Amino acid sequence: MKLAELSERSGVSTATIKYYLREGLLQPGRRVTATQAEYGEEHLRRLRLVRALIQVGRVPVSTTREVLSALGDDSLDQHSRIGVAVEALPHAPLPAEDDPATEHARHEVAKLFERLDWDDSRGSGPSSPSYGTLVTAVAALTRLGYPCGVEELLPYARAVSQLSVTELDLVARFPDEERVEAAVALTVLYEPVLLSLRRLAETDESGRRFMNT
Amino acid sequence: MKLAELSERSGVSTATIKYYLREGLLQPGRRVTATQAEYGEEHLRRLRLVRALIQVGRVPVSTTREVLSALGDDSLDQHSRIGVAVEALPHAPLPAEDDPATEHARHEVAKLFERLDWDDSRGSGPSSPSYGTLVTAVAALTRLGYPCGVEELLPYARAVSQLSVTELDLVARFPDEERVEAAVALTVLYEPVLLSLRRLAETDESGRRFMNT
DNA sequence: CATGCTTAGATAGTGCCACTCTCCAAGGAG
DNA sequence: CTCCTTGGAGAGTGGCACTATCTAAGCATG
Repeated sequence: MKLAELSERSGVSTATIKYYLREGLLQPGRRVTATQAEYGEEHLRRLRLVRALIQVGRVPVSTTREVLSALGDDSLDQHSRIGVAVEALPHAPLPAEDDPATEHARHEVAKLFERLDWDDSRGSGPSSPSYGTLVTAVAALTRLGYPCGVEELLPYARAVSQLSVTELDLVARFPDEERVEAAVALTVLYEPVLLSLRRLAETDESGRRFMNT
Repeated sequence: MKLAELSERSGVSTATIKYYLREGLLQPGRRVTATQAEYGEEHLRRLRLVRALIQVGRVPVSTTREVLSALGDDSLDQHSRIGVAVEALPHAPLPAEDDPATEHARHEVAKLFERLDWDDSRGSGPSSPSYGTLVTAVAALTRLGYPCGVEELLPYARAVSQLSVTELDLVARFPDEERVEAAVALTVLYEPVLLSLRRLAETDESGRRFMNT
């Protein structure tokens, strides 16, 4: 398959594919002559993954490269590869220190972890970027006067815990070589699914309550 | 309160506050002299909201202006104001037409709506941006060969439905003038909460299963 | 009341990002 | 043989969120 056909079948312009090649998001094709290269199905698949991460998952190009390189890092076990890839994803800014709202947020999040029995040693401790994002968001809500303590967080946490069990069941069904990619793809690409479903559910519920008021 | 003090108390640089004033995200202060203006507590509150939407909620500046203007649009009822604000938020690109994966995604999402008994007339129909985002994301997952039909979507939808009931209970407790702002702030600022909790839950679950494999 | 710091407001500039354009030399097709 | 296409590389583009600079006008202090 030539560049032009890869572009055709993926719906990505040749200029953009060349850009991804330069950025190292795609392996170069097998060079046939000085001015021609051959691409295979695996290039198409990788390109679709890259596009989905960037366009649907809103992952920046440079981050996508890091995520992809974690997928193939044979020196790590599967859990660590997933962890490295997820840590590379974009996160909210780190919590502001010396701030009473942040103080309060940290406290509530710590209580939440205790109640859920989540284990810091598996990579979800206070130093992980997701933990930081959570504290930042809770602090922002607190500063604005919206309630956001353990009691409010618990239902969210219980819901996502349940969902993640189902999701990892699905991941576990993939063979070893595909498992890490599946975990990362599902993590990233189910995010817009979850958010859009939430917005739709809220719109529906808001209509039930506040239409014509 | 002078600009300098507003900056001090909000942690936002004076240059950035001036930028937000220019962009119409903040009302100008009460002009005291030709070179001085006075800001009040409501400016501080609004600034904190703007900052939270932009930094924590990742809402672009120009979008933030649209969202804020919907909050104060007295010609609409509460449900519509919330709807307009949420529609202004960033969404994934519209689904690609003439694509089998999109076709399939549309079909599955339609089945989902049927099962949930969500009502298109309340603003969550196929023409809403969130609906488009959902279809785009499901299509991307489908193209990559990950299962994403009604059966997979239902648990997510049921979970967010439940959460949105709790959330709207909270919103309903606010007085009329604050209700729309509360709804929008909670919609946007709970998104990072939900996503970071999900990533933490998945990390925890992945550790239980795949550590040292 | 002179001197120097601060302020509001406007204009232009910066750095980053995700492409996109232009060009070139080498192939291949009719 | 001629013309079109290809892969590769560098420069250019447009958008975004600030940030820096400048100016004229106050205020504050000795």
